Amino acid sequence: MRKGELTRQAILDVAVRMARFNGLSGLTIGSLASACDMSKSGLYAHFRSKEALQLAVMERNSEQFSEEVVRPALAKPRGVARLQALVEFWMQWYAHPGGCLFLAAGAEFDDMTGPLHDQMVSDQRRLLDSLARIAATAVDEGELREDTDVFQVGQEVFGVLLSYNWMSRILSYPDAAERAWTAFNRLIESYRV
Amino acid sequence: MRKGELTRQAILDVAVRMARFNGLSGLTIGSLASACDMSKSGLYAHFRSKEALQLAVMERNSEQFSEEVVRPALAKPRGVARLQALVEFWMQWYAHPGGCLFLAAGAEFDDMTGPLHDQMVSDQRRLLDSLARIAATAVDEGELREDTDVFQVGQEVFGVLLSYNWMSRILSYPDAAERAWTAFNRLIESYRV
DNA sequence: CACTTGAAAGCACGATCGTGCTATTTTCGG
DNA sequence: CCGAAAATAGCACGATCGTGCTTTCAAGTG
Repeated sequence: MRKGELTRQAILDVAVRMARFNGLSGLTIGSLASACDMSKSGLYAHFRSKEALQLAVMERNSEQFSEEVVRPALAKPRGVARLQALVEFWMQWYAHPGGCLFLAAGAEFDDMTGPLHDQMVSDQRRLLDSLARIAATAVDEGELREDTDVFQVGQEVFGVLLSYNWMSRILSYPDAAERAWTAFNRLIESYRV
Repeated sequence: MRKGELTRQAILDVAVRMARFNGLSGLTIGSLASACDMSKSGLYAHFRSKEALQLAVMERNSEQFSEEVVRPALAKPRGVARLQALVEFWMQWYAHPGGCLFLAAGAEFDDMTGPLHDQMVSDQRRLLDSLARIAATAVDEGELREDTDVFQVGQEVFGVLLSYNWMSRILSYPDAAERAWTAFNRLIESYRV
């Protein structure tokens, strides 16, 4: 039926927003239900376990990341411009109220086993692959050196992003963004042809 | 009395180890009590609220960081060698079973208010200050350029560390450490006189 | 419009959470 | 070694957790 899928998506949107604040473990069915103006059991029926709900939330979060970060970056011309756009949208992504759900999930499930851990890892791998793939277009376009290790670039750019997130979100350093761009530019320069 | 303080410390050591896995919110008094072979109320009497317990755990964690990371680095000669040692010990710190409690706490309390948030932020600030201060010794020794912004260095080095932690702990990339050192060395070279 | 099917609510369950109060045991100073 | 004080255990409380079962209400189909 159609109505069910509709409210299911509405629930997931609320759930993603809530999970950004307290993580996927902190996401509770009771509080989610009241945030959706539903009964616990009414909401619960859409997902038949908490784990299934959490998996659906992670999936929805990944979709939003693709829509808000990856896709807009792919609209830019291949090369350093695209990589820079990716970083820019990624930094905006980190500014979501409550922060980044990927980072929260990573901290929560790093040492666990099970579907949630596996899903988190594969999501995270996709993110890093996107990064490396876009860096590779800069090599293809002749902007970065031929022998560039794009995974090395990926790890370093990701470091710039993580550090920016930490400095701005937790430490509230006002020049975190400026310093992140300084770091990014130096990084790119050192790989330029 | 003396016995009380002794078991209190023993409890905190267990608590720190447990909190690395499930965070400070995931740390529960019941499970901690049974891990210490104590009754819930017996343990609870040492800290008179869960928040006080969590604060004590954070404090104990900071002490351990100083002992295992900062102090050993300070034993090295001032300059790049000391900075490099700091990074090395810091990377070993991340290898603790369950991961880094600072990072977990940061993800948990970033958007909260209250003593736990404040304690977490000030702990984190001290970490970054240590980093910048040690980088400053490299400037003093004439190894890095006079006009070096040591907080910029701090943010970038911290990025290398965070990225390493993510790649090795969550993504299990085997060459994460090697890439981290590559990044660190390029970073330092770009600041050398 | 009836009928079937799905969506939502109501209610109850066992478990566990943090937190008090009251005993009981252990420690330690005189 | 004895009495005071501290450390620990026992027990109970209200609240909330995830999860089922049953019933009511709405939606879509013939």
